[in-house]
Amino acid sequence: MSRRHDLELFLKGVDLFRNVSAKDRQWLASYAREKSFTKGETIFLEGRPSDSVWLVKEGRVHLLHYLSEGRAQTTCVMTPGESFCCLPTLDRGDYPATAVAATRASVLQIPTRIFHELMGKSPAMLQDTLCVFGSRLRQVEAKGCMVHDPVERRVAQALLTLQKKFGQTIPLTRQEVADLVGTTVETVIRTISRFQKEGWIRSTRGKIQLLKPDALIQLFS
Amino acid sequence: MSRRHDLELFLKGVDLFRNVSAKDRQWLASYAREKSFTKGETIFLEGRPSDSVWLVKEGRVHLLHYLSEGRAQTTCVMTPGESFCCLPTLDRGDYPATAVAATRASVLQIPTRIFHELMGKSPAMLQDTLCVFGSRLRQVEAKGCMVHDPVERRVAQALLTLQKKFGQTIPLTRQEVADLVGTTVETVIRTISRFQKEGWIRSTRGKIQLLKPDALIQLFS
DNA sequence: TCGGATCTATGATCCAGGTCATACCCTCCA
DNA sequence: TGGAGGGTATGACCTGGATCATAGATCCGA
Repeated sequence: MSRRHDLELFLKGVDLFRNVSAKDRQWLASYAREKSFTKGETIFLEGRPSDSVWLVKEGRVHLLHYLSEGRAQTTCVMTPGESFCCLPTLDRGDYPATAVAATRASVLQIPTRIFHELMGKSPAMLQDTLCVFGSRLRQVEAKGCMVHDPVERRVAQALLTLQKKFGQTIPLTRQEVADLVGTTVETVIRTISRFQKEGWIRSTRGKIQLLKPDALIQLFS
Repeated sequence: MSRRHDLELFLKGVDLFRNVSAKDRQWLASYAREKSFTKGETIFLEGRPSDSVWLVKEGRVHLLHYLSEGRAQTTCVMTPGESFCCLPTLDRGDYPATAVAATRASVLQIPTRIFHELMGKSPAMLQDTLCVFGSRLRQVEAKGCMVHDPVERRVAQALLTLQKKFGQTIPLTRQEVADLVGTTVETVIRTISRFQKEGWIRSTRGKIQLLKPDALIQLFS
């Protein structure tokens, strides 16, 4: 099993490229560069000029904005198969957020030029890109609407969203959840403890297990 | 001066269509439908299927999300020449927000189909659309980052942003500013009063005049 | 296997800003 | 021309959640 073959196989499973022909995918693979990062390493910084599209191959990558004094606001948690920061590829602007490897991770870097050529060739892929892009915008707007909800709801919402990515067991620390919902560790710890007392979730160090998602959904009615 | 000619002239000044040929613009004009709304009227509702792109021709249009019990979160203030809700046109989804006329307003409705044909014909226009779209995403993300700032800063930021649209004198009520920054009228009134006492702004009923924008900018350093 | 770092937990305190109540003023229009 | 509704203003009060402090538990590297 060659490295190259492995790469093509991975690309085949990526949503963004499902409408790309086998031949083009092969061509694409020849330009993709694989990079590895250790936990906590920065992949790129907000505001820097962009010349690549990125894909998560293994591990977990967070997009975030640094706020004042060490605080961070995480805007997106990316898992294998997801692309990130294609925005600059479309509007030729800078990176809109910082990307950090939240675990040991390997990512693929694809030159903007290659991506553009691919979109030019295939209207279907252009459409797919726009949809990924659109769902990102919708997601960000939806999040913007809940910022004034009480913390309990925001935590519940975050857990439900993460459930879609990770299944029943969510591998995030309370600090990471806090950065994601825009609050402090202490508050997340208290909230999670309450959920646990209710029997809705079970949690161990670095893991949160949803036992009764429906109870969390109930918080919104 | 015919109604039709007036329309074409207006379209010529719209950023989105600056790369469209005179002929195509004429064709576009023949499909655009003008609609008038009185202050407070709803143009379309969040969640409804979309089949049009919209342009503000006269007046002021707000995009917003209704929250619980009468509260509203305004996400965008649109002035003449701006397009809104092209997102569903790209990803074929529903309206991501509600649009209401904040003043008596006239808007242009352009069928999605026509817009698509135009993009298909002109790569330059496709690129322009993506840029408009991208700047919207960037704007929403930027806003998402400041939600945890103190209200004073958010009001200042909102005023500075509005200044870019309206110039020195901003024609919004305190209630409208409150909906925009995600707080209450009372808090905006107190904040604005403070700014006024400092001599940074001057305000009358329904108007806010920025006297020293630099002082507001200073709040961020 | 030890020691530091990271994660989780819990109590005490504080305050920005939401909520409620009241009042005045301006504008519109019946 | 007067009355109703909307915009502005201000005080009193209350609370969700941030902040600070402390400590046990678990993990990991040397």
